[in-house]
Amino acid sequence: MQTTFAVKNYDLAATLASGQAFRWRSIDDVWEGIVAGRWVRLHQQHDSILAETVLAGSGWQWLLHYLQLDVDLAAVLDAFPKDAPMMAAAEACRGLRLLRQDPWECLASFICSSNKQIVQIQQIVELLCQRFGEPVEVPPGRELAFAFPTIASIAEVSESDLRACKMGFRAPYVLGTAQMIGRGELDLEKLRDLPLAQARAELLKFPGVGRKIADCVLLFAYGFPTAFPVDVWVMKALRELYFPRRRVKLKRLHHFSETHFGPHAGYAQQYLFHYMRTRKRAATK
DNA sequence: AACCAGGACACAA
DNA sequence: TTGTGTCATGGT
Repeated sequence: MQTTFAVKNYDLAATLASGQAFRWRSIDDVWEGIVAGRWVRLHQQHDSILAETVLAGSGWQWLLHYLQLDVDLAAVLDAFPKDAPMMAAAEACRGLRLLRQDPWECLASFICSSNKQIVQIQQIVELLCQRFGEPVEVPPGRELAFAFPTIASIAEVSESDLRACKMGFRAPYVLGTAQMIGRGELDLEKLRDLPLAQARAELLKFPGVGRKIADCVLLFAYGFPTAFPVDVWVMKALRELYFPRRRVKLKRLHHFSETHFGPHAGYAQQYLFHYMRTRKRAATK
């Protein structure tokens, strides 16, 4: 079962590899991943994305939503501040998008992300899925693939089971979070209806979740447009591009992020993040 | 071979 | 409140 989506100003490769989701693998610009429990293969050709999956009859809404194909990117970019750093980032990251992910997968993945490189996060998440995820249907002859583990399936494993997935000191955090949700202490679906600050306060109750990881989940899963995760890269971007040769504290950077980047600050953050990472990579080669 | 990674946390001052 | 050491693992 396959279809084609017309897209404009969409860079699929940059989007899937920009550190928001960790389960995509590519071979020759063909991307394979699991979305909403479904195996998917994506391939971009100019102004279209070819999508292929195995389950018939369930439509494509789940994928449209995940890829956020209805977002008017021109309107988003137009809301960016017209300063030199932001214009440079927008120019360098044409077509970069924000995905809309499942809250639990996003939360658990980013708990595993703390003080880890993206390649290592990918490895941890993959091990987690192979060990505790349900197998999903794949095309004939293809190697097995697994869904992201459910909250309940993680809540009942042991800490050492999780440490076997190479997540180290993050294991009790993932376990504790799954157990809190499993006990009903906190409902991830309820967060959708809350204002940003309240939703963030709820996420901060989970072990291993601080301001940065909370903002990642708020932006990448719940779609709060002004959530602005400040990691080491974004901090570097803000300091170098907006506060050169000044020692600016994180607290002030948060205030700056809330007042300077407008109604789509979260998108601006992703552009700065990707801009810094790709710029450095180009400079060192 | 040191240094660092899409940080969070306990503890000190 | 703000600053510092620690945590587990592996890439660069």
